Amino acid sequence: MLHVDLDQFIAAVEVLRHPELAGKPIIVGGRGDPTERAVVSTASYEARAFGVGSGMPLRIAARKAPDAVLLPVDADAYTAASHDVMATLKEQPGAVVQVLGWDEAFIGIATGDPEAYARDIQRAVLERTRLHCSVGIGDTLVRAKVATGFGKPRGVFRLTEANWIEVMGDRPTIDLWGVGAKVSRRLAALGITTVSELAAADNEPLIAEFGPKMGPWYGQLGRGEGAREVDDTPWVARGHSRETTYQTDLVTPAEVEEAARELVARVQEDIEAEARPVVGLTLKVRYAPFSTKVFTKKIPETADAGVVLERAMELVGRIDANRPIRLLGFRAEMAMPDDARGGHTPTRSGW
DNA sequence: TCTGGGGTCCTAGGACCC
DNA sequence: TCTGGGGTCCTAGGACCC
Repeated sequence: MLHVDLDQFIAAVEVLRHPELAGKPIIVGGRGDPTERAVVSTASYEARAFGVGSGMPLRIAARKAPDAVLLPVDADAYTAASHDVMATLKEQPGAVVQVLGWDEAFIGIATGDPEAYARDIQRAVLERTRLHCSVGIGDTLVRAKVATGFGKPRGVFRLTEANWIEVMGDRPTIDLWGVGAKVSRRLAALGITTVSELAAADNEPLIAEFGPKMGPWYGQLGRGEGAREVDDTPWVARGHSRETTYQTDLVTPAEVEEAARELVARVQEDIEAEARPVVGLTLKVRYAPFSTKVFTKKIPETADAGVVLERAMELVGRIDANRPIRLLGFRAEMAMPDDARGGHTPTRSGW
């Protein structure tokens, strides 16, 4: 299968609208105001040369690349561009397309020459959208996904059982898709620092550290193993959430109540659009500066909107209004539609 | 340096039941 | 008095991804 990933997608879409920005350092994030609490969504390659990267506070990014152009996030524009890209992929002969996000997809395809197919895809996407992409080829989803990184930018790379260890073996475990800072540190405490070591690790210590499911999964990840089929079953959201980081911390109980009500109302709009019963609520609170607390509550499927609101406000009542609040988040989990229950729906990509 | 917003899935522990 | 074994449900928290 193949994995397709657009190069610096958000920055590239901005350059299409503002051709004069081509070749310049571009940082897209928040409202484009470096004095606000916000982070970088995407930096162009020119901005990355200054050490700017995704997830970095905008304020820091602007300091590292003082001459960079700062732009606000325009989600509608990226969604539209993404639709064009995905439509192009779905038009490819024999392609089974599993969309991962704005700028990524797996493609299942039977072909004797995947490199040629990959080049065809790059050409088609470029012609239709004027956007460049990189393509990974692999015999599992994990290997295809990791391969794309070696193809960037605008390239093609193949990773299979045959060259996985040769290419990935000496790399740190954090380079794997699904291993982050915390897990790589816990692996290191078990004496596992490289992909080769993880690939060869016994299951028992992994299970003892990470549990019966995640333990064996990390071992598989080290070997590049996992799903071998691309699944284009339409994705069904399990829930919707809204969260806001306030530019100035909320301090009075009235402020908190007002802000919480607004979030709840926004989530209610999202779920009403889908007409599926709410089965659970989660309220997230970040007390300044960074201590986060979560309250959850199950809801009977039969509850009407009034009951849901009542339960939501019960959760709001548990906030400690004597502490300054930096962030509030509210999430509603919905019942899955009957045709998705019991049957399989795509879960975490590649898992 | 000081950390967005929208998601998914897993684990642990307590309550409760048989 | 001291205490099994298994199951389910719920809550809270953790980790990762784009």
